[in-house]
Amino acid sequence: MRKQSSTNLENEIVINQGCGMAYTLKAIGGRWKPSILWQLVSGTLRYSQLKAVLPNISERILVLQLRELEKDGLVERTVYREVPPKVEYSLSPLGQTLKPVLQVLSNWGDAHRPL
Amino acid sequence: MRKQSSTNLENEIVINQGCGMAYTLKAIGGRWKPSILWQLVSGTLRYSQLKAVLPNISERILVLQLRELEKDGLVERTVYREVPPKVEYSLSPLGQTLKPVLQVLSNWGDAHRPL
DNA sequence: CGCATAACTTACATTTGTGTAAGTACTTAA
DNA sequence: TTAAGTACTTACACAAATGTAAGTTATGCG
Repeated sequence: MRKQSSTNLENEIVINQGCGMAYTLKAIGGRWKPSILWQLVSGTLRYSQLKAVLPNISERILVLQLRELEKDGLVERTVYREVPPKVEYSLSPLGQTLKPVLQVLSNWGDAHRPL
Repeated sequence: MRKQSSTNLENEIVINQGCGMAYTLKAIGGRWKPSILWQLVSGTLRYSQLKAVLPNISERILVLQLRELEKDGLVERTVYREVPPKVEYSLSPLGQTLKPVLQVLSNWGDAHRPL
């Protein structure tokens, strides 16, 4: 859990309020969110499928990241009340608007990273 | 200093090698890099000027971030051998190619963040 | 000499992010 | 009655990022 107050947190809040770019980067950045979003751009995936295409992610982190993406309104979580359970993740309409953004980031990286 | 080996580090390396988007986000993301780059898009700034326009950043972090941006080839550091010393920071040619990328990120954030 | 200035360094502390391993809930099928 | 499958939780440990405060270097000026 995060601390309720710290210089670190206050700086983050001030920056994100004042700068759209920082807000965007917070929403889609981090170790695993780019990979998760990239997978979901291609279409809906079940929890177990996400786990399978991201073999090195731990379940704990996968769930944490999905929850944050959901909280920010980028990803939708659909539960099917079946046995065994089935949960699907997909980009929300807002998440869909990220597609060109992700494409720009991907293009720049592929064009300019070493090798 | 970073550890020489850890699951965390290995995951980062694998992801960045395989995904241009992750590489880009690593290069421009974090708490302060977006703000630093945003300032430099408008033109060259001295160290003391950067410190002034980013009032909450600590000197230690400012220097660390500038060094990383320099290492990734996005920012150029020019030293004037004067007394008192003068050091200017500006976007490199590679850094200039980031301008449209940063603009896209900024636009999306301004359009979609709450409030 | 002693102070001022700019641009850093250094040592240390704190906060945040990520990883490991094991356990849970639910229901159907054997 | 027990095992199997899916989607998680929980408790804990470790790694990385960020922040604080003080010190350093070099030189010209009074």
